[in-house]
Amino acid sequence: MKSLSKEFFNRNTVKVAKDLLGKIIEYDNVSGMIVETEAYRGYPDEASHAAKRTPRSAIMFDTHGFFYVYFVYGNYFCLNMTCEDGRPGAVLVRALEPLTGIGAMAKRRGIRAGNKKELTQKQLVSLANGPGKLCQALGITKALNNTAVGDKMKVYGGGMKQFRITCATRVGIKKAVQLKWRFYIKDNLFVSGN
DNA sequence: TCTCAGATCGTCT
DNA sequence: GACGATCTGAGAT
Repeated sequence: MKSLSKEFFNRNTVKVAKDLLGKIIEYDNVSGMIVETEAYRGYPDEASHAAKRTPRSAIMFDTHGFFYVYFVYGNYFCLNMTCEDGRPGAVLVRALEPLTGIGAMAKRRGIRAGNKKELTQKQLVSLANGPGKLCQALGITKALNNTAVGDKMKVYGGGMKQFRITCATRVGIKKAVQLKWRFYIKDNLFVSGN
C-alpha cells in the first residue's frame, strides 16, 4: 500500500487532521487506524509548540509531510505530522485502533492476556488510546523525528469513519482546559476553521 | 541552573 | 473522578 503523498499534508492543518481519521499507520510490523487527532497551527494557540520557533519545533515551520516526534514528561513520546507551507502546523495523533501486530503492541505496553489468553476489549482499547500509549505500542522513538512520512513509517488511506476530533487552535490546550472546553470538544465534533 | 511539561498510571475517596 | 508521583529533556534565564 502506497503512503500518503507529501502534498496531502500541504493543506490547512485542520483539514489534514480531519482527513487523517480512518487512515492506517504502519510501522515496525504493527499497524493501527487513526481514531483521534488534534491540529496545532501556531499563534494564537499558545500551548502549541508551533506558537514559537525553537530548534526543536523548527520542523513545524519549515516542512510538511514530516514526522515531528517529541519527548514529554520524561516518559513518553508524541507523534505529529507537519503540515502546510506558509505557517507552522502539525497534527498530533492522539489515538489508534490496533489492527495488526497486537501481540507485539501488548508486549511493548506491558499488557498481559488473562486466563483466556486473549486480550479483553478493555485491554485492546488501552493499547493505543493516548498519544504516549500509541508511541509505546508502535515502538516510536525520536529516531522517527524529522523523517518524511512514508520513509520509515507508512500512512495510507483507509475508509473514512466518523470519529472524534479535538482541535484547540483558537485558545490553546491550557486555556481550553481552564475554560472546560476540553470536555465540550471531546464529546462533540469541534473544528476551528481559523 | 532552574522550571516545567500537548501523558500515564496507581491510589484514594 | 480526583489527585499525586513519575523523572528526562527542552527552553528560559
